[in-house]
Amino acid sequence: MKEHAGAAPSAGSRVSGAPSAGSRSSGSPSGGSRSSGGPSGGSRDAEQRREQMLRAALDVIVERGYADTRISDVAERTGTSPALVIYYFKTRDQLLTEAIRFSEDAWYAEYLRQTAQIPTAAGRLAELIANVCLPGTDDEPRTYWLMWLDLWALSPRSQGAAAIRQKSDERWRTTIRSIVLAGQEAGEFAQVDADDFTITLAAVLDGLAIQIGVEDTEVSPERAYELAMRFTAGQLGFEWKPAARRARKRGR
Amino acid sequence: MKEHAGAAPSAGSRVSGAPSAGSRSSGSPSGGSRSSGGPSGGSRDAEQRREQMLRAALDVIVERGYADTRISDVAERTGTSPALVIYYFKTRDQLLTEAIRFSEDAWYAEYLRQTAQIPTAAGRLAELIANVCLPGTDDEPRTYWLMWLDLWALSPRSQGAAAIRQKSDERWRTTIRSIVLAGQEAGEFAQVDADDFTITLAAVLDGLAIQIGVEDTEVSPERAYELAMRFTAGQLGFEWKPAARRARKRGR
DNA sequence: AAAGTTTGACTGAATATTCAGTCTAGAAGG
DNA sequence: CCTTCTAGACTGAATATTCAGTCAAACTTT
Repeated sequence: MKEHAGAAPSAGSRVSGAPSAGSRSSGSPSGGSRSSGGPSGGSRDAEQRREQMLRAALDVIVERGYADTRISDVAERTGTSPALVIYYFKTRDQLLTEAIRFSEDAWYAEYLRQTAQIPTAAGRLAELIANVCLPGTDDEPRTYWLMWLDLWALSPRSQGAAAIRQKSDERWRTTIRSIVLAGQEAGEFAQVDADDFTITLAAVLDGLAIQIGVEDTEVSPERAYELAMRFTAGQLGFEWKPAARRARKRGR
Repeated sequence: MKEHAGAAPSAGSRVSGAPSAGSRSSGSPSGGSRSSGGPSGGSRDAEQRREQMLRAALDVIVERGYADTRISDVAERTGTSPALVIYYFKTRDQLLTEAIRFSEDAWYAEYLRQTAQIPTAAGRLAELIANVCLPGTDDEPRTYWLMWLDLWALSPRSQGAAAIRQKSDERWRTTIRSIVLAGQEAGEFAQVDADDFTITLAAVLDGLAIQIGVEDTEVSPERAYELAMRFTAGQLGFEWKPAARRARKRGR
């Protein structure tokens, strides 16, 4: 762990120009979006390798935690060398923050995919909350929250982490608020203040997420789901019955 | 950052159930459990030095984060040498986890002191929530939450952190529940399920605490306080007016 | 289309730094 | 002088990052 936000004189190197080692480094070669550092603009191979590394990094972050994730771990998992990882990401922090951003985007995309069909706002909200709490088929929400635990802890001191966190939180709240507004317009929900409710629900979910992440014995995923739903239904004034055992379809 | 939980052969210091290194935390000075190499039983001086180091460690943890807190930082702040810090705490993790425990105990003690006089359950709950959100005179709750952000992130992989977290969460919930039960007995509060309410309120507070910790622009301490109080008053059915500017007395 | 050239992907072996944790020996004081 | 404290110099183990090139495929040139 390093970074120490902007101030840092040394590390600051990235960015600016300094082509340094191989490749003209950062100065995006082709399409701007090609994210930072890394090799060329993106032969298919390169792009795949990048993603492979991001996924590997994510795995390691979940397993060992951000602070203990080493470049060599990622290199091993991708069957490459530490040098190549640096070749693609310039710095460790670059790699790790990009990995988190990557995961965030993937989660959100998956959420959209999943709720696209659901007709009622209440249904979408329930699905959202289920996604936060209940383990699905493949990838448990717990691993996802583990990453957030790290992200939150990092944010106060890392510019990069703070930026990701903010953007994600913004999106998260916007998502909730939209559902609430839609539900109110449709007459499904009571006319509470959408902003206040959004922040409060987000807080409830974050709080429960922590407990799920640390696996507190008092707060099982099921209980978390039930409490969150009860709170939501209560505030928005819609009916909700603690369906015994809900069958979650897909993970994420 | 290190530790790697249980398995670790070396650092295993924390040892089985043993009280582990120095001080059974705050309490008694001489207390038996000398265990690991620490310094003697506890000349007044030694005990003070210990505490001085714990406080210094706390400061550094807040400033740089747990992972980036070095023994030498603590040594510098106490005007001593790294060797001395190790002399007192045997290992870095020992020092850091003890520091967190120390802070936790202090916070709780301070809370008890502060609410001892308050007659109504609603008043005590409001004070508790204010303590969580609003900055007091001296020490901002934000710094306190910064520590928790680290603690949460550490817990999934560090036995020591997990233990502290669990104990603290337990105490935290017990505290809330007691107030609720007292309030219900006194007829101040509605008869909601105390356990469910406790977990939900704890989640709301944790969630808001995160936002306060990361200084989210949408969630100012004041807003957090108000939302938390509104939720609480709403659930427990007692009157609460968003008193404009509350004058916080003492920090912690 | 063979020969020559550029370029991006990639690696093994340094290098440099950063720390946790020793070790040794000196001061304090009872 | 024996115990408790304390500092300074060190060791040892990580690691992030850099270097100096290798290799093969894609482009040129003739």
